[in-house]
Amino acid sequence: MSSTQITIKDIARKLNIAPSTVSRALKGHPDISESTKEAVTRVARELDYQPNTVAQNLRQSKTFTIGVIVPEIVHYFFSSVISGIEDVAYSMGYHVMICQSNESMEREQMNANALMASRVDGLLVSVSKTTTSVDHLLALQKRGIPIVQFDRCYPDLDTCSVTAQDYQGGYNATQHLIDKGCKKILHLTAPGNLIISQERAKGYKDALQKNQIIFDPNLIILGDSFKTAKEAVEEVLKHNSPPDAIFAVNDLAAIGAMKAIKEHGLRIPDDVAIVGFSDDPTITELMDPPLTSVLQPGFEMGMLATRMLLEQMDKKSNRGIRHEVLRTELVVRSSSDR
Amino acid sequence: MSSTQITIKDIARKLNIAPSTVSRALKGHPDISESTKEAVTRVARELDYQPNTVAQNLRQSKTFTIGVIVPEIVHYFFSSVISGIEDVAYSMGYHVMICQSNESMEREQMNANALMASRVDGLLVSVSKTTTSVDHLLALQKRGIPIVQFDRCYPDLDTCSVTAQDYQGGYNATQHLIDKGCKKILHLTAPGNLIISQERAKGYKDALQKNQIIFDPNLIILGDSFKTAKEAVEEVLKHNSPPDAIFAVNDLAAIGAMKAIKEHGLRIPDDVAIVGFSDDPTITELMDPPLTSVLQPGFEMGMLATRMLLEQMDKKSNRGIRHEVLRTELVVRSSSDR
DNA sequence: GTAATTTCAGAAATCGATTGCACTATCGAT
DNA sequence: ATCGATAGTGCAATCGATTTCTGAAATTAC
Repeated sequence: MSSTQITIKDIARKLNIAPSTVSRALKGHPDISESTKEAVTRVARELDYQPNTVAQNLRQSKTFTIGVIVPEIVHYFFSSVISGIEDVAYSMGYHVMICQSNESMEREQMNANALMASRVDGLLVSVSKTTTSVDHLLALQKRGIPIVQFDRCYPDLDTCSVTAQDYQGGYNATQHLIDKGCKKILHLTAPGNLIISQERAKGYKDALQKNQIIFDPNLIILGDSFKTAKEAVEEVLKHNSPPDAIFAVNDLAAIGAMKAIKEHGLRIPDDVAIVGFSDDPTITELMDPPLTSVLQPGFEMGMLATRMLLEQMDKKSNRGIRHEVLRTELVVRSSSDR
Repeated sequence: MSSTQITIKDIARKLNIAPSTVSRALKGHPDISESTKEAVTRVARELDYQPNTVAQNLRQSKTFTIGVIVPEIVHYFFSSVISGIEDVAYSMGYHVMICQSNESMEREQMNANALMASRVDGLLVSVSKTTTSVDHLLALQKRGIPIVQFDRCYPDLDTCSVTAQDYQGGYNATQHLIDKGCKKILHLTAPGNLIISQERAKGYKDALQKNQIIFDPNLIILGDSFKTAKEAVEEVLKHNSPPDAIFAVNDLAAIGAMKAIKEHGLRIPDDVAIVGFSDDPTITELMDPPLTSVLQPGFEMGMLATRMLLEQMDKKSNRGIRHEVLRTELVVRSSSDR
């Protein structure tokens, strides 16, 4: 433990100059002569000087850190968002502090408080499924910390946001199934009040209507995980004649449905066509058959959200509240290609 | 932007006492009378005071932050390690700063430097596939920052470590296949110099030997991702008679192999049994058939590594360099159950 | 009633870097 | 020779909280 860290004072002492001069020299301040600058950088290198960012942060009341709260990093989508965030943040000299809410509002509140205490300069957040209040986010806003929401946005929170075309994705997925001749299309949706799920469901309904297919409320059922979706579909198959297609709110649910369909002895896509949402490549391409899915551009979403946040953080470039929507794209694979 | 943040000075002024008294009162220092403490906490609440952790960190030259470097969070295993890290860290009042190396040594070096600059109190690291030098980690060590390596450990780096029983996992997987009557077992291994892969391969070889099966070097081939594994197996099937089992160094490789086997018209597990490694439940249970795999306890690994790190960070409790090995467990599913 | 403790608080230094202001040369201009 | 301007540095305050040292009042001891 080299407990004594090197500071600008050490450099100053060694050169018989003032610490302020060292500071300015290291920062390339124009007041300082070239010869002094060279001497300072040389000694700094010799002593292996590392500026104490904590002290810098205190002095400048800025931490160059962005806080991120996501439901769970285990999902490909959120992982790729995070990669996008990191790319932009790093390139602009910022650090990233990632927190998982584990789909729990309580944990999300803890995270928000911890990030506030850590004095992050800005926050990127995608709310949990169970979030029914955002006082914890308002607290940051009240302290002047800019927030950008992405993907899962909370309705009454006045911040910038980046989302994907959830409605359009749902619409296109459904239209695709209709184009393939499907008439009885089941939709697996998420419980709770996430706007993204509602939008996907709305797209589904509107596509049906547009094609003169009467919407049957019994064909929307809950199931947004492998297990719940599988069980839900099993239940349907037990009591009713099978649907000829299933559009699931996410890929894991689609896989659950696929499993149930197969176990019931039906063929995919011939008997039942299946479409998922998000396009997690570690799932969709590996399945048997590969799964058609609506691609959500996670990486781009992360990049854009971060750029918007940095913009908000800089009073000069601040363009006010904006809501960006990224394109989704239907990636057709064998599970629906008949 | 409430640019003026509340400080202990504001509380002091309001109560006509000294800032030092406020500090002590908030910390529950015994020197301060109950009445003063109450008054201080009351005013602190009234003003919605939040201590400036940056200032605290500077004063105590401690950031209460743990740095984490992992190859890629998108893998279930690393996600679960991170969850384990968070659990322990949060419960001990620490923050976590997560960085991805993206399997690039250069990025890993950047991450290490950034974390050093951020003055993390300790580092948890799992090296990238391409890491061939650890000067960037030695730099932290030189500064007295404790390091604990997990899962992927670098051979000549003298730190605490937590790993899983890779050798034993490889051995058990192979023995299991032999028990199922397999005689020609292919092993898909990772390129490069990761010790974990070497250990798994060694377990494979030893199990063969123990069962009087002659080890055929042609039966160890490279393939540690879906794509590379699939192609490698396709190649084998094209030129040779198929193996009756495949043991893959990880789950994605196993799935790639599975795909190639199926496309070749062979049945799993009847013609070819398959075993993976890590047991990523978002893969193994979803596959068709479900994949047998060697479970690596990621969450526990994260917890243990963090506990060891905290121990190292506390001079009093420091028990010196230790190497912990966690149990792996073969989870048998249909892909090998015949 | 005086001395010795104890209790409770304040003053000031400190952590390390930044920055407004002041100061000293140096040089050219008048 | 004097005045300004300019370049190059240093001094000291500052960010906000912690902590050592010091001191006054209150309490106890004899």
